Amino acid sequence: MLDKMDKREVRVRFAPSPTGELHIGGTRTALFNWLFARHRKGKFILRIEDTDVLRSKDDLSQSVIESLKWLGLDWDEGPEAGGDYGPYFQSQRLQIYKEYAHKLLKEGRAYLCYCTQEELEERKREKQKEGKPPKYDGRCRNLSEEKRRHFEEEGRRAVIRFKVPQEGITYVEDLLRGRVSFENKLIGDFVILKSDGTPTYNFANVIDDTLMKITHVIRGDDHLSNTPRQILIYQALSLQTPQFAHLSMILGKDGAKLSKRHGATSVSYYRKKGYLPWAIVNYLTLLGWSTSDSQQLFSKEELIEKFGLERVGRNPAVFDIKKLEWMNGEYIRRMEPEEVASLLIPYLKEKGLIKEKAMPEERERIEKIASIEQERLKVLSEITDLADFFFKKDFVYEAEAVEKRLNKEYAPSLLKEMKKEIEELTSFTEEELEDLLRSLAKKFSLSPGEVFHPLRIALTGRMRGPGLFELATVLGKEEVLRRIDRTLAMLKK
RNA sequence: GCCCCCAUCGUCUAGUGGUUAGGACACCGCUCUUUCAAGGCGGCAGCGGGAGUUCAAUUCUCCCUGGGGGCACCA
Repeated sequence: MLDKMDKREVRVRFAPSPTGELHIGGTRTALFNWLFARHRKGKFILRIEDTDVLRSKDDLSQSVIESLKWLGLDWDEGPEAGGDYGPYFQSQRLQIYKEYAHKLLKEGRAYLCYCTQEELEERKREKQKEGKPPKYDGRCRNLSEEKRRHFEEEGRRAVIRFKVPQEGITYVEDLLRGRVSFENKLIGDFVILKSDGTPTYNFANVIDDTLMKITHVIRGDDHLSNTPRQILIYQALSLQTPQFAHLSMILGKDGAKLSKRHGATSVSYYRKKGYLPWAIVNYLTLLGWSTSDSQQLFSKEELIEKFGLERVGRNPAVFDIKKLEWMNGEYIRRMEPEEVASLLIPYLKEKGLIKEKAMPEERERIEKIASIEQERLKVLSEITDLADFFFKKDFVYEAEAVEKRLNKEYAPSLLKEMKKEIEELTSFTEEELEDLLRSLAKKFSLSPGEVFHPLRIALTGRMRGPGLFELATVLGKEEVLRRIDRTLAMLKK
């Protein structure tokens, strides 16, 4: 039987509900599905679970779709991709769910329930007070025709509940956790079709996974205890169950399931901050999956080749932004400067450091800046703090820098001499500038550092930064002279 | 309350019935260097507790503890 499963084309899905932006946790689920599909040369399907009319938003569907695309997790069937098993929005499949629900109704595997939400709420509270499990008591299971008519006349709208067998055990065969058993009697009759005609998660999932021929359901651990309910539906409908694999959760620093209260959890936030899509993908893969060696960085091809459920761990993982940052920096450093420059431009524009329309020669300059700053960047957005002095002629001098490196007896005369000699330079290259400064140090009987530092402050206003000669040549001779003048003027005050 | 899952450095993890318990991030030194960053070298740090099985348990079993998840007309 397993062999038969293996020969079938693998079809997996990611089924987000558009009640928020794409979340880090959801992303990891999507990613493992995607990797599994790509590794097995199967299909990755995107299905939007927007049956909760109140909470689902169209623009959030769009935002989730955008984020997935940006991450490079492409799908073979779903919104924008089409496919033979659509529609891929659950809100467009309501008729299908209704039919299956009524089939169960007709076969006596489900029944109409007229309890109102208030009544249910009330009874649940009582149960909990008595220390009993808060499951549905099944009171509408055997409603008399008379009672039913009475409720209808009252104007009550019924839901359809699934009749859960009150004996026996349901086993979940999980690829990651082995056989997990659940006692049926602990599961209450649950709603499969709400009074507004929309299906509940457990029901819609089973129907869609069946109709979309899903072979492997890879999802979060939080669904493990839902799985017996779903299996019961599969059985009632005589459908074949897919293989299940329940991934453990991603946790915040405090060990609780990662959520908004841990700060930024949406992919779009990390995108704005300047994390590279592949860094996020690579990092998230390592949250729960590993190789037997200690490799950390993987190319897309490598990951697809190596990924497998066999090496997915069972323990929950804490999301560690520090490691993501490191990895992001690692990938930024591996990029070509031209590419880095392109990614940096939006941030520079946003801060008004460059004009909306970047001139070609400006573009060239930004590439140089990118090449000398890229090893310092952990996230792209840092560029505006790191390199603003390249663009601002009126930058502020750091108090500490002035105090420690500029408030020296020799500083004004040194800078004046420096200016004079730079003016005489016929070509302004890194080598020439360095030679000039080193011989200047000798002339003034100073250490090279004592000459370099004041110039660094004069040119950037700060103590730390890229190589002095590199940054000076990017600024250009004229601007360097101007900045020395400005510093001299400042020192006079 | 009930059910389910999980448990190796601070974090992500590798690993085995007998290992100096390995790597990565973070952190701390040293080094390179005009500063920062990057790099190189080195360091700190871990098998939650208790029984049992065994010549031997981090590894197998049970219990406890701890953490997480679920028990909706949310997904």
